[in-house]
Amino acid sequence: MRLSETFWILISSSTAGSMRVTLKDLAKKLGLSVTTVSRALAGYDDVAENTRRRVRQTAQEMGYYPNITAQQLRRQRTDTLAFVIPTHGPRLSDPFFSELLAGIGNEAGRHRFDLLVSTQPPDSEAEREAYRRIVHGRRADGALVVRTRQKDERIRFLSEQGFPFVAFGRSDLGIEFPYVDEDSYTGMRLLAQHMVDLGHRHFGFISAPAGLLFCRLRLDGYRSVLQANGFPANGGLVVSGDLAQRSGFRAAQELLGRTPRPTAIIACNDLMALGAMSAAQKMGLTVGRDLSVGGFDDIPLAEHAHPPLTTMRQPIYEIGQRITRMLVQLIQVPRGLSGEEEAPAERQVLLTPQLIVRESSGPPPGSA
Amino acid sequence: MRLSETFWILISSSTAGSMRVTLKDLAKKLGLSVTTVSRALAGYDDVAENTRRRVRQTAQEMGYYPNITAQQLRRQRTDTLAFVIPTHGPRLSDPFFSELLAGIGNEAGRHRFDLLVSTQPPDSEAEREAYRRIVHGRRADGALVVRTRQKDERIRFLSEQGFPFVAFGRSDLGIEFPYVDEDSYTGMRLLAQHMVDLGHRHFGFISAPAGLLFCRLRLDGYRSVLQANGFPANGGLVVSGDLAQRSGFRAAQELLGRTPRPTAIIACNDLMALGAMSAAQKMGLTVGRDLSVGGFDDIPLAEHAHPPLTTMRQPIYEIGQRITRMLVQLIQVPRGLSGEEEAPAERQVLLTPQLIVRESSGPPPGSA
DNA sequence: CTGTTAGCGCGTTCAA
DNA sequence: TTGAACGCGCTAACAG
Repeated sequence: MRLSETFWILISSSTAGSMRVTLKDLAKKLGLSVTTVSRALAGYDDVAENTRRRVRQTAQEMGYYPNITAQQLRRQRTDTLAFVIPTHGPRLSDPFFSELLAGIGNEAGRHRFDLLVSTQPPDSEAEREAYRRIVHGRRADGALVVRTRQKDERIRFLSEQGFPFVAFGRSDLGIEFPYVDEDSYTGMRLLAQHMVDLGHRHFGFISAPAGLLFCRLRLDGYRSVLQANGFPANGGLVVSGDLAQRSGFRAAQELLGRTPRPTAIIACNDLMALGAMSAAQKMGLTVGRDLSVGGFDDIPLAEHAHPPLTTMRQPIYEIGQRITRMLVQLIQVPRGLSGEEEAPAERQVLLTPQLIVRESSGPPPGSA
Repeated sequence: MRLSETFWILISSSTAGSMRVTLKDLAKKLGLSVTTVSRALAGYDDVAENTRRRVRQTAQEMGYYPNITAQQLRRQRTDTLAFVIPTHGPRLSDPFFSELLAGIGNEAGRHRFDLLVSTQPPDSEAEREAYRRIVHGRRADGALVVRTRQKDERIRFLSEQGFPFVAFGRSDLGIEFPYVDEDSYTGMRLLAQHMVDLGHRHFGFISAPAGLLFCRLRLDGYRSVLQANGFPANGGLVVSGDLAQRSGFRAAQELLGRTPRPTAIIACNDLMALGAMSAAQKMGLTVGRDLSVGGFDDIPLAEHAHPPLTTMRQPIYEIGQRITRMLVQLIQVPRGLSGEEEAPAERQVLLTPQLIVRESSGPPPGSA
């Protein structure tokens, strides 16, 4: 007796991980049917109290844990959300995604959903395949789409397939779908107007890939302010970047070489704005005095930059949480009793970013 | 005929996503057995060339895509890697993880592995449950462990269970396991010695949670240099932070209030070093002249900070790729023919970080 | 070359 | 209150 017990322990530890305990094992041990064991563990009330206790006890002892894949197949549901991160170039150094992912990850966990992440270049065949795998391969129950683009094919695809998804960002497809977005246009207007109010007349703008919808909206907002204030079109030089810090650095170098030199530079996102500040400082300019700089997003670094960056606050972490919560609701609606009162699911949310004035912006040099 | 066809189209479009094409559907349509269809699609050579063509043709037409969950259950393999991100507090603003995740995500994709991500507070019950789910629930075939801790229970658990994993960071458990790590001790020695060589005598050090192994090693490296140079123990003030920028800011404020005021501050990571720079600048000090600051990691922001930050370079993206590649090899070894020659899998890699001298460090004020 | 049989591990009928 | 039978969708051993 002693011997065989030891033997079993040896076996179970040396093959740990390959031979797992299944419902069948439990059933055999208990002299019950698999069905009963299953129901006992699931907490059905048509199982004798005593039986349930025995089953749970043994399950604990034998270290039973349900095979999730089998549950998924049987339930026809994965309890998983998919998040395909669009990564330009080989790496994603954008703190924006850190924030977002944290929000998404924490919220998904709260609702007991797993999160499947993949990183793919935007508009690539690999990205399309990733979505096919998710939708057709039923790899997840819903998807999160971020950084929406012009004529966004991801959104078209998911809509056509009737696959649950929520986007961070709107689109221009004429399709109705659930999203959360900040009002980039209005936000950028506020920022640009702030610079105008300070007395600036010569502007530089650091834009980003035209396909990104929020970039176009921000550029539009910027232009509309210049126009409304009667500045000539070339009163606003526009140089394109790729959202990374380095490109902001380069763009600013270019802008600051123009004549007349801009006294204010606005960038499409904080990262490029920080790059622009470096470029200016390298040229010996004091940011906030010789040159004003404005960004967009209010990433954590903005507050601690030197000088602290004037920017439009966008609650990225909260947006991550929110789109996740919306997606979970969307998925769970069909599961709920249709007769019940559900919290009315919000479908389209537009947030107005808040202007955060810090020391990187001030009156232009030579003004009263 | 026409009618019923239209009917079918309506059905299929309105229920798109819920009624998917299965092997059975294909088999019925083709008048073949499910087995044959399966093998034709898998490219087995015991299927008539003609049959294979017909099957593939029809699969294409009907939009067949295999149900991945079913494949997983059948093959007893998920082709998925799990990555539990340790997140202190409500958010993870550390660009470190962006870099790492990009490396992991891209490499996993290259090997056709999916990536399951979850965010959990370190050492929490939720984190333990996440690992149980992965291992016992067979949610993935392997796991990536980062930010190793003292007596790391994750590593103990995975080892005991015989579950494939690779860590970024070593441990102190006396367990042999595969990892990639940078030599924090030596790296910090190089950085501290750099400051000593510049002529600094009064140091401040911004540390981090004691449980993080790399922090302890860095602190040890720092202390060993002070000692080797015959500085008194209190010649190196140590204040603790939490790796975030803000805590570096606060820690520096505290350090700079001491007498004698340190002329050099070294932080455990770049983010806190950047925070320290802000604090110094806010006090009117010029970093690089009045105060030298050094960091660790060389995140992209370090190069573009103002002034650019002296730091130890750690190829985070590449480390992400590397641990992923090692994990994939580990998982696939049992699958390979044991007679074949395999590339000898590397198990323990120790990288030496490289000193990157930038303008945030210079001779102490008042020196020749 | 193709089909039959047999599961992977679980949950959900329906009878007993 | 319990168990037998069935199937989720797929793959693999074995016949024919």
